[in-house]
Amino acid sequence: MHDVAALAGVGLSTVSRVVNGDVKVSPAKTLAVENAIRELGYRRNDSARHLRTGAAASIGLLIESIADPFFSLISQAVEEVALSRDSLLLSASSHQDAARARRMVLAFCSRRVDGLIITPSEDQSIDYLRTELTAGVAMVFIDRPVPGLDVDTVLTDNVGGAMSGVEHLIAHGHRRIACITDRAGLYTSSHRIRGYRNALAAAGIPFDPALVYSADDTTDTLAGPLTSMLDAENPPTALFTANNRSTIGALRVMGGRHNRPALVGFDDFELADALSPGVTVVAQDPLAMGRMAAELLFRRLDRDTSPPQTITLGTRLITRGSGEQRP
Amino acid sequence: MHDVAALAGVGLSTVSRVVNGDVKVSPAKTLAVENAIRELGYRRNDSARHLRTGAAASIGLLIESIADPFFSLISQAVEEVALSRDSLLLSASSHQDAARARRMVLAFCSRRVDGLIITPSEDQSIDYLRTELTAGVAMVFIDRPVPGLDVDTVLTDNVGGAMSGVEHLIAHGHRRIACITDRAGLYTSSHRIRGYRNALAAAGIPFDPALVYSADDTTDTLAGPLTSMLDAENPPTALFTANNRSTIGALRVMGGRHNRPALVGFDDFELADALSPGVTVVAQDPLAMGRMAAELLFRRLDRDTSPPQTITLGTRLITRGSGEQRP
DNA sequence: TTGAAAGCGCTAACAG
DNA sequence: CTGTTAGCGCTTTCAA
Repeated sequence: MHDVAALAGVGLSTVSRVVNGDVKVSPAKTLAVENAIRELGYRRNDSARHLRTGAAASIGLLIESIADPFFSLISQAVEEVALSRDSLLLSASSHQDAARARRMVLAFCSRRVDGLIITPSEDQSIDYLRTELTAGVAMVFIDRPVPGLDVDTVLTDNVGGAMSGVEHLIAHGHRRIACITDRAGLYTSSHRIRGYRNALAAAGIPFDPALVYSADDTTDTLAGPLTSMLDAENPPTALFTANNRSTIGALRVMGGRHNRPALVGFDDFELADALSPGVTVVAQDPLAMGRMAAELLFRRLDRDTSPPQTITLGTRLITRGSGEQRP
Repeated sequence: MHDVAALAGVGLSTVSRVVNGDVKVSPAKTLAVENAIRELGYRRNDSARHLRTGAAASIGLLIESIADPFFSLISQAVEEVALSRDSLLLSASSHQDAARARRMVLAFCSRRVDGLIITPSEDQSIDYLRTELTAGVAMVFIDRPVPGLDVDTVLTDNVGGAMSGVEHLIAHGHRRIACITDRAGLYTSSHRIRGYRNALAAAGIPFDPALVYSADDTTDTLAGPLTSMLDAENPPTALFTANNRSTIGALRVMGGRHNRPALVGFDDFELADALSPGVTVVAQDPLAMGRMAAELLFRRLDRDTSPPQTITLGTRLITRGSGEQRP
């Protein structure tokens, strides 16, 4: 910048003004500066700019795993909003590791990002979040709330969505409906299980704990338990899989079986329509979730001080055949 | 930091030393500083640190689309390597938009990231990349090379992979094999088409242009052309789909048809094994690509000045049934 | 072992 | 309209 000013024969501030598109610069000097910039291959150092202005023009996104389509769609939506606001995206995956989540959030904060969008981990203290929050860092939670922290949050209607899926099965004559989830303690799983139970209760179907299976790592461990459930004396005639990975895991297990039970899965996935029968799902809208979270965040960065809000997005039942099979 | 120093009754440099784990600080002062830090909720400003030291501790990743599983796996691998090097990841998607790609790369450069991993756009000048390169920015290209720029690059063996897929079809008795791609001009597509032609030639099968279809946007436009190709007088008995999206598009189109042709797709995808028949694919290894690109980059950041290298990763034919169907 | 001071590249008063 | 100047928060000689 110093060199540019020297070459153009102007002061530092004139260079700064030209770079930032300030109008009050004479055309002659503007031109001289632009030429010098081109000549020297100058590019503004945003790090220094950030230090001076306090605006990082970047936000941090912490999700569970970028390899999960649900989260990569959220990520895409956040990126679009950030782009439209000339903000860059720092992103990280926690992989359900609370220590890692903490580390990444603190790293973002050290960078002084303008704000944070976080899928909170559930298995550890979130004191550090409270610290940052009181330090004035803008934050939006997505997919799960954090108990005790009153912060903007974007959620899916897990209970209602699960209910609609299970009701669909019940409407098609099923009364023995199994529920497959990953870790039952997780926010989304527990809410979807609640929706499942609500739907059963509303239909006067007794809850049978033997029909609920929760795993730590669905992909690896689902095969055994699910097989024995299906081979049991009084097997379920339908399955409600409470998340993406459970649905796909169940499809794998059932691939080799005849007499497959009906299936409704929570969360849509690619090729759900190309399987036969097509897989009926309770679809979330990850793009909308990401977009709303980002918009909420930028609204805060624009000094909106209204009370924190929680947005709950509805789900959509997409019927493709697998849930319509009668027992 | 100033406040911390005051509260602890030490100088600025002592605070700096404690924060950075410098050993030459007396235990008493170390303790005092640590307490002050905790009390004040101090956190080092990495932006200022960056300005002073010149090390951003972050890298930029530009891919085509984070919503594409191929790229999200690359992204995941890059993130892991970055994490292990205490580096943050700035990420952006170009969506095949050269102007957007340019904008994001320049934004990364303005942030003075330590290095860049880029899936280059093919449809516009890359002069700006040359500029940054000569300015000394470390760079690795992934998935496609940039003609005229001698830079570290990680590629898939597109020609060899496509050949192996088509050879598989030929080995199962097919002689009329269609090739479906997205834009034929793209680097990967053109190489895979070359592999397709090589395999035909090696088997003495004449090349029929009527059996090659290239689209701009596979998902939307594949249905019509593919249907008419399959309904033509002398239809193909097998399909080679040269990328992920073409494979999935073709599966959708063929879903409603009886007498489906055999199929081999380039690039693996989730549930390829759950369809019936399972979809035989030429699998790439996006995780390895991302890992190698990131390792290459960090090696450069560690001042490795050996000549730029191009790493070409082999493919793996995964047979699941769809390619083994005889005509 | 410690502190004072210079300065990374930039912006924003402020004075002209 | 333009240049000078004072920092933003940090690290790093350099002396003490």
